[in-house]
Amino acid sequence: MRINETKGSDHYHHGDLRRALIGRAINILESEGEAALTMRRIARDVGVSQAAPYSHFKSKKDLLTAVCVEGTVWFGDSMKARAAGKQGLEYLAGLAVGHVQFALEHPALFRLMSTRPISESLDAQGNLPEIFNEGYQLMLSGLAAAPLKHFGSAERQLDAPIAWAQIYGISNLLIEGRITPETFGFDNVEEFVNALLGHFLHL
Amino acid sequence: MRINETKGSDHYHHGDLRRALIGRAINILESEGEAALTMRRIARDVGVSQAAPYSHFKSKKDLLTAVCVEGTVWFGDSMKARAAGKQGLEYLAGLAVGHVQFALEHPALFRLMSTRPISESLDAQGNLPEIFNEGYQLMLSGLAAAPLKHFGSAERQLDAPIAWAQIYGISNLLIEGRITPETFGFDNVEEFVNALLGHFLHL
DNA sequence: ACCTGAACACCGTTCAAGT
DNA sequence: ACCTGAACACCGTTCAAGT
Repeated sequence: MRINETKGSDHYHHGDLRRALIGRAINILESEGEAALTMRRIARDVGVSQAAPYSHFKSKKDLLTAVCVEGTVWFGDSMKARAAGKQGLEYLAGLAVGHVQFALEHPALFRLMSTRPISESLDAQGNLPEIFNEGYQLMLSGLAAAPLKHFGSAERQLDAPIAWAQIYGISNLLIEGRITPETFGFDNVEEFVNALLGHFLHL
Repeated sequence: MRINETKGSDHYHHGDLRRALIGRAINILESEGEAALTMRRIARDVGVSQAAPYSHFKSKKDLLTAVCVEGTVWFGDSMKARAAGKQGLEYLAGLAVGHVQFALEHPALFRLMSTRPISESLDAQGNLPEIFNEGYQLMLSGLAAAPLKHFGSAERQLDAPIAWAQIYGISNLLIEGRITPETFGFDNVEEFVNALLGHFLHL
């Protein structure tokens, strides 16, 4: 967990309530899913009145955006961890496995992150928080070192959306239970994802 | 619209309230999005008491499942319409374009359909309504006539999850605004999707 | 500046009662 | 069998008031 619920002081009340709310929101998401994630519940759990969160977030949507920012950092770290120490093709494959595995380990958080229209996550200046592109940027760096195979007329420029859509699609299909590795004769996610990547990479 | 709101009689009250509720639910989803889709609102719009829907659906989840079944039929029809009259590779590409275009034209409905865990859509006997696999079955039929390119060790059996994940991923990335055809120099969705498919198909 | 208490207009769902 | 009215336990959000 990357969020400290307390920090120096022992009460939220003059500590960092903002971060405490985000942290608790992620905990609820992880343990009980999005349906359980209500403003009142978060406030209650953190020991504060139901109106208190509105001193830090102007709406629930705002809090959810902050949760997504946190989640995205975590997500990027997961991808990097899986790819660490690898080179070229294996680096790219590691990122992909990390992506899928993060989604499976944190389905509610990943779903929240991936179904949030970017228009609802714009900051005061109207730009998307740069962190939201972390996963995509990582993929781009992986593709730079190990491009997809390309066939005939296909343009190298399309590698990025193809790879992104593929990994994103697999993550979602696995999360919702529409696909399982077992259906295709694989024992676990890693083998399955690696086999799928075999279609794209020079593995 | 494939749902008749009235049917013979001029009152819901002794007509088909069940279908009227499903139809109105889809209308609300299309015009105002999932946030506006509440049991009470649907009942109100249809001119019935707030408790009435519970004579036909045991919970909101149940109604949503029925909405997904309707949506899936519609979705399948859209794919077939785009592929109609085409053969082999073009048939498969037509299905793909139909898939993506349905998602873009009915984002809220598609999102509902694609984020619903299959475990929440099982019928009384515990099986998934067969219609839920319509999109996948169509893709399989397309792949049978026009398999993906395969490379080295890649197995033909993986064509299905690869194609499915790809189209599903593109649909979602486009819906949430994370990708646009313009970013990659295409004027519209059809050109963009066709170019992406160039990586997979012998186009 | 940050938080509380109380209120407003909503929810999903249940259940006795009506037809 | 199908529907209503009223109720219960929740929501998100606002706002005056407290510290």
